[in-house]
Amino acid sequence: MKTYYITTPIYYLNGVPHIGHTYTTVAADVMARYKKARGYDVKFLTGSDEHGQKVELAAAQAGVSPQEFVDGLAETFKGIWEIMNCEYDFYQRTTNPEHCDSVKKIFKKLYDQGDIYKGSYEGLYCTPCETFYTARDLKEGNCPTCNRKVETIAEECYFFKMSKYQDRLIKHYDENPEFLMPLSRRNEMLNNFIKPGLEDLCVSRTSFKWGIPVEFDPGHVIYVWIDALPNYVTALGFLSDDDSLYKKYWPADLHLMAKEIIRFHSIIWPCILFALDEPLPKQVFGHGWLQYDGQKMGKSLGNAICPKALVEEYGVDAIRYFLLREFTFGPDGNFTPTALVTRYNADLANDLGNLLSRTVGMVEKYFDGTIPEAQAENSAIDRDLIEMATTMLEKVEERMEKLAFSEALNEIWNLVRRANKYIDETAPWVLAKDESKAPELATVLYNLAETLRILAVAIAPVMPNTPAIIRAQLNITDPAHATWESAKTFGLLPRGVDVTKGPAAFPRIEKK
RNA sequence: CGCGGAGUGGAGCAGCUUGGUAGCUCGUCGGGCUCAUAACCCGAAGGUCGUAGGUUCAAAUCCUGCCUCCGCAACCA
Repeated sequence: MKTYYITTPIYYLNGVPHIGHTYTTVAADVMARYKKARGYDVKFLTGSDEHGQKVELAAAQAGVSPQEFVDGLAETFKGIWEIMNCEYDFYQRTTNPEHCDSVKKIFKKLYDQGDIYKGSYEGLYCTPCETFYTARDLKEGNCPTCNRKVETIAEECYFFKMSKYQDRLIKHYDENPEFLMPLSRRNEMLNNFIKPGLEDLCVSRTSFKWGIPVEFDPGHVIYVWIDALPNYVTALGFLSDDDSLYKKYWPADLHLMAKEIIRFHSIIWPCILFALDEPLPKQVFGHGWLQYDGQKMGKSLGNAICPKALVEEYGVDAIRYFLLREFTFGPDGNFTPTALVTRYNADLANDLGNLLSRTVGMVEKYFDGTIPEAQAENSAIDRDLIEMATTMLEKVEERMEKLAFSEALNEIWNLVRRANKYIDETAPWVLAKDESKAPELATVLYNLAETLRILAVAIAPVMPNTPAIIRAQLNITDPAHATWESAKTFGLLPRGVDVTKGPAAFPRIEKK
């Protein structure tokens, strides 16, 4: 069976998750579910990055140990993924002992082979910001963040010979045009960072303790690059006693993330893998950020959207749908409450929810809940609907492979809209007035029910809960009628369908 | 010349890599229908595709200059 390994970043645990974390993880979950539906052997990794100075400080402020601090937050994140219906296979934590063990081995291996060496990092340091800057970073000689004076200080640390792998990295980009997507990001990385020259990277710190120690040199802890990035392989048991998962699933098919960390995943991480002589992930995809009402979203601005509250108000499927349908996956998107309500009403309540409602309603009204077995031949109108229903999934696949979630959903909704139009064209309420038209009426309602069966399959990766609602109303119980491939064939739903109307799947929201 | 992104009918966006009738959703106006969650269906109005040039038989799409907005610059998804 073909494998598919997809990852989100491991999120840094210095605050509660917001809609942005959710955006990335939901997108990854949708891909994972989609690939599973298509028969791949899928592994989906997420996790948390739990070391570093900021965690150390935040824990101190909270009056707990760093470990207690991250334990709490890791649970918070897991809780959000449960709420968002994200079904990961692995949750890797950088405080996980097995992870720490593998990281130590990686560090030692690179040191032993000469790719990590001890040196002195001399840099311009802003004490209040606790950050090093390069001369280029400075604004009029001062800290670009706080505009205060910086001082030159030296810190002993270990360096990773990243410069050594520059040519190999450029070659990899040349030979693998889709290694970094979208294309605009690729240009940005090549022009901005890779071609100007890679500098050796400082991969240890002595300024804090909360991290994985450098075993052969007490006082140094391994900095985030070697600590966090390898989580993608340590989660699979890389350099552990049992690396069977690693052998099976690496290289990853897709590292999914937001744009601010593309640089680390498309430059530093590949160089580390080069040094380890391990294959690179097949693709790194960096999507844009969600703004809120045109403004940057963030803790400092106090406008970060809490996913939990949204789900409580609109339902998890609706939020997942909105995130992937409203925004083009790649550029930044603008999240507004109005857009959410508009999208919900138009697509979910009016189009899909109402389609189910009117279809089931008519079967109950005209045939007492059972579509008769005896049916007429399909007319030209019928065949047009059927043609669209049977080819829809191929178009969805084409879009999904490119991570064009919004376009994929649009393909599905073209069918939803077509089905609503079909009702108008066939006018079942007219057929119902003439008893001799009963077979035609039965045909129309069967075709609608079957279209809904197909739709239920197509939306499942994005909306994991809704298919069950549709199937319950259409009385679809055979798992064979819920598979991805089954949605490419029209007419699998048994004749003589018994239906049961339920409450509205997506009740309309009155605008506030 | 630090780098990158964006500027398309009232709003929000797609299209630009591989030039060739400007597309989608929402909104507005008119009509139809009544099975349905006052939902659905049809039609219409509305765009010098930021701007000035260039290449071309042909440019939203390629090239150059300019204007405006936004983001990044060692870890905010």
